[in-house]
Amino acid sequence: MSKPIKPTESELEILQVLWSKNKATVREVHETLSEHKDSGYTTTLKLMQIMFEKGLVKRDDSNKTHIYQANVSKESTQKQLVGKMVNALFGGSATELVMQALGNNKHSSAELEEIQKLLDNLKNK
Amino acid sequence: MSKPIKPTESELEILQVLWSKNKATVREVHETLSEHKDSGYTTTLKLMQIMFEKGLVKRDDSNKTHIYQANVSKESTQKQLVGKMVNALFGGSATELVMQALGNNKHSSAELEEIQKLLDNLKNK
DNA sequence: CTCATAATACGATTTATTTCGTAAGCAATT
DNA sequence: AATTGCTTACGAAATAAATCGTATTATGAG
Repeated sequence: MSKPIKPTESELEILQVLWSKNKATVREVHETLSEHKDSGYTTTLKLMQIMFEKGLVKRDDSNKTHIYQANVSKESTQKQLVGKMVNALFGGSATELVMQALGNNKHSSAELEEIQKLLDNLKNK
Repeated sequence: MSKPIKPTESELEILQVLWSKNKATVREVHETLSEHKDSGYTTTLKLMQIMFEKGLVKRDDSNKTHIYQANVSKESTQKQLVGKMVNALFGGSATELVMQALGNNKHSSAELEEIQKLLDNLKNK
């Protein structure tokens, strides 16, 4: 079985940035985060150092300014956390989660089509 | 707008029990939780007292043994937290979450049918 | 009434998470 | 060489969460 990935709230925010940028410096991550929250630069730095120790990110420190990169995939993290949520909130029923998420509008008809396709696919298994 | 419900991990476990039983004593909640985790009775008690102060649960303390009940609905809590997860992990796309959850097998054909129905319904809107 | 049992209250400790201040290094500029 | 401006390292404080121990009180059995 794979190692349990358990990023905290703040670590998740940082991972988000790394996933979207692929590689980034602390400064870049911090700038991005600053748009939404306001904590100091060293806070972001410290968090990323801790994440490095935990193995959540890797980094190239051959230059003075280190370059960070996520070391856990977005997909496995999503899978992990969605699973946890299904257990914690939907009594283990992924179906219930799907229903809830579907019910929350915000889906274009193109998206609904896409879901439909996946669904058909599953039904013919 | 509605108040931001933000139960912690442990509080969520307790809410789960309360939602399923409707009403319950600390003892009952604790017994149920004990099946999965092992912390002391007073820990559960303390948590429920804190939840009471926060307004997450209500209680009838007219008798020595207090009767607790959730004071936030399962639905609104789910909505709240799923929304948060969609933002934190799926860049705001609820559709992506649905796809991820669907991909994770664990759905009976009856469940798939149910989802299908909901989907058709949404498409005809 | 007295004792045992089970419940609540509550302070305190432990552990996890977030935040920041300060020191020290390096590089470009003056 | 000194100054300035970033950068990392790192300890430590602040905050939040979970856990537990002990005191107290109510209630029913004897």
